[in-house]
Amino acid sequence: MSRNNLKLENQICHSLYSATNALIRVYRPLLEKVDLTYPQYLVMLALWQEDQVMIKNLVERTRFDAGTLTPILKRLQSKGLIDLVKSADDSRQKEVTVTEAGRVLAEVAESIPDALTCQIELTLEEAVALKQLSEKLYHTITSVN
Amino acid sequence: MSRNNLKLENQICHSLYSATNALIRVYRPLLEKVDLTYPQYLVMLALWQEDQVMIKNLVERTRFDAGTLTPILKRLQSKGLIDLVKSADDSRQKEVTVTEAGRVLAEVAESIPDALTCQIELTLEEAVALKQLSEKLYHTITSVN
DNA sequence: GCTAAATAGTTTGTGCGCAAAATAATGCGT
DNA sequence: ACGCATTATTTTGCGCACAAACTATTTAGC
Repeated sequence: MSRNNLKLENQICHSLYSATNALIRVYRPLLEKVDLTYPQYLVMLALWQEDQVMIKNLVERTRFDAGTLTPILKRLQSKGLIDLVKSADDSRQKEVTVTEAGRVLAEVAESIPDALTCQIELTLEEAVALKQLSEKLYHTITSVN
Repeated sequence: MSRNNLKLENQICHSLYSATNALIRVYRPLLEKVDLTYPQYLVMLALWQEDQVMIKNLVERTRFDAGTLTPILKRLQSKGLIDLVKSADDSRQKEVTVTEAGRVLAEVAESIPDALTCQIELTLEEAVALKQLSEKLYHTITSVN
């Protein structure tokens, strides 16, 4: 059994890894139209749902490392899509707000998910199953603290 | 319907993305013992299965971009785990060979997959399903050429 | 045989991904 | 009030990830 331990094709992570990278490559040309990278898009998705939140809140919802989020937010700010303001209550924190330009971008971005769905040839059931299993994996891993 | 388009929790890719990153974070401390990053480990897995292959062959099997692979191979070479030799037949190509040290490392690495399995709390069926769905996604995406 | 196209691999530049250390502000115990 | 642990965010450093441009070599067409 141990003989198969080191076989590449037995690696779940390799499949997940290459599928994720491939999927992001599909997003790239679609996201070019709104001049966003996939991580930047994820942050904007989170903010379009709820903004005027602290960075800490975005760390939770986007699941990005804080050290990863800081430069992403800076780029979104320099593109004029968000504002970053020090909190009055607790000046360690910063409040993130979507600008008018950022809100307008949401309308353009509306078409992206459908455009993507057309390109990945999974049935709805497969897509749901893949998402649920990924979620379960994520949660079992991150709750082992 | 279109109202839900931009909801973060409807993004399969976000689930895949964060699950993959979380899984690689679990690998990190295990791989530290063999002084490899996860991508380096993937390349070594491929080579332990079959070496004396051209870089082109590794691009296919590991699914890495050639531009990503070049620096990874350089690092593995500088660690003394592989040799890179220009092919006699076709001097555009380079043959990759595992060194004695690289072969010894495989024995140490033997225990990693089991150590990992203990930390991800998925049933075997779930793991298999997740892998198969990821593979299907990868193949449908990459065959659309 | 010579040129043009194809192929194998490298380089360059930008943007993550993340551990670890640093910075800065708040809260807590006494 | 005072020091000390805690919390929020940033910085640093290294290693991918990948498009695009580049180099070097081989193959094909004619």
